[in-house]
Amino acid sequence: MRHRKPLQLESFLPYRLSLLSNAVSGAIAAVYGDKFAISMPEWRIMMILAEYPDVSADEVCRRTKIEKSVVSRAVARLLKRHFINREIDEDDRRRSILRLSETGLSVYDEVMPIARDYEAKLLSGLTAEEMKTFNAMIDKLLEKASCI
Amino acid sequence: MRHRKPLQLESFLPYRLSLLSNAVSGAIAAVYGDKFAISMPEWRIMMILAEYPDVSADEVCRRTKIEKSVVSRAVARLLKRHFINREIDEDDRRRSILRLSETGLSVYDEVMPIARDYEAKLLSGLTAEEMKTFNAMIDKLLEKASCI
DNA sequence: TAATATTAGTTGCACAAACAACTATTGTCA
DNA sequence: TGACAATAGTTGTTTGTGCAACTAATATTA
Repeated sequence: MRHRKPLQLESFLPYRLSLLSNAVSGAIAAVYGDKFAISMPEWRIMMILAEYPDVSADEVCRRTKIEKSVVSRAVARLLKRHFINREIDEDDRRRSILRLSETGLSVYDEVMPIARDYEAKLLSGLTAEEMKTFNAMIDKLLEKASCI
Repeated sequence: MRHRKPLQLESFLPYRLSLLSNAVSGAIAAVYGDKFAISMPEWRIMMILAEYPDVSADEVCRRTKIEKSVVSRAVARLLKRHFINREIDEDDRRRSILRLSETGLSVYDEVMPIARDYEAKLLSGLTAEEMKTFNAMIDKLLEKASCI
C-alpha cells in the first residue's frame, strides 16, 4: 500500500461539525418530537413564525434553507393540526401569509423554554469570552462557506 | 398576540450549527458526488478505511456514528464498484475486514486533496489561535451534548 | 456440553428528503 | 396589449435513512 498522509477523520472539520450539529439538534428534536410529534422542519418553521409572523412560505425557505417541497408539506401538516394559520396575500396572490395560531403559540411557549434551557446548559461550560469567539468563528465560516 | 421574547433564531446555536454543517458538508459532497457519484456515508467510510485499513464494518459504525444498515448498504455499493475489498476475519467469522482497493485508493487520492484544500480555504480567515479555541469549543460542546 | 445471550452484519419496511414537473399568478418588454 | 419569463407553491417520483426483525457466529453460564 502506498504511503499516504491520513486526514485524521476525527479532526476533519466537516465531520466534527456534522457530529456536533446532529448531537445538538437531535437532543432538542427529542423534546418536541416526543411531546408533540413535531418534525424538525416543522419546528424550524414554527420558530421562524414566532419571530417573524406573517411571512410567506418562500420567506421561510430562504431563512431556514429548507427545501420548498419540504416546507410545503410541513406547512400542510401544521395547518391540519391547526398550529398555524394561512391566508392569501392579496397584493400577490401567489404568496401565502403564515402565522402561528393560538394553539401553535402555546406549543411554542411550552417547547421553547426547554430548548433555551438546553442551549444554556450546553453553553454553561464556556466563558463569555469563549462564547463570543465561538460565535464570531461560526459567522466567519458561514461567510466563507457561502462564497467558496 | 401575547408578548413573547424572540429567540433570535439566527443566533440560536443549534440552528447556526445546522446551517454551517450543511454548508460545509454540502460543499465537499458536491466534489465527490459530481466526480464519482459517491454518497456522503460512502465517502466517510472511504476516509476511515484510508486511515484505518482492515477494520470491520462494526468498527466503521463506531468511528463514523453512521447507522449500521446504512454502512451495510454503503459497503455493498462500494464493493460492487470495486472501491473496497472485503474478507472474512477468520478469528471471528462474523466480522468482515474492509480495506480500500487500488481503485478506491486512487479515487481517495483524487478527492482528498480537494477536500483538504476546501478545508484550508474555509479556515484561511482564522488565526492559529482562533482555530485552537474553536476546536477546543467543539470538543467541549460535543462532550456536553453527549451527556445532557 | 447444552441452553441462552450477545454480537456482526443483512434485509424489509416505513418514513423523510431531494429533485423535477406542474399550476397559478405576476413581471417584463417588444 | 400580448407573448414570454420568472416566481410561489404543490405534487409525483426516486432515493436515502432509521428502526426492527432476521441470520449466522461467538460468548456465557448453568
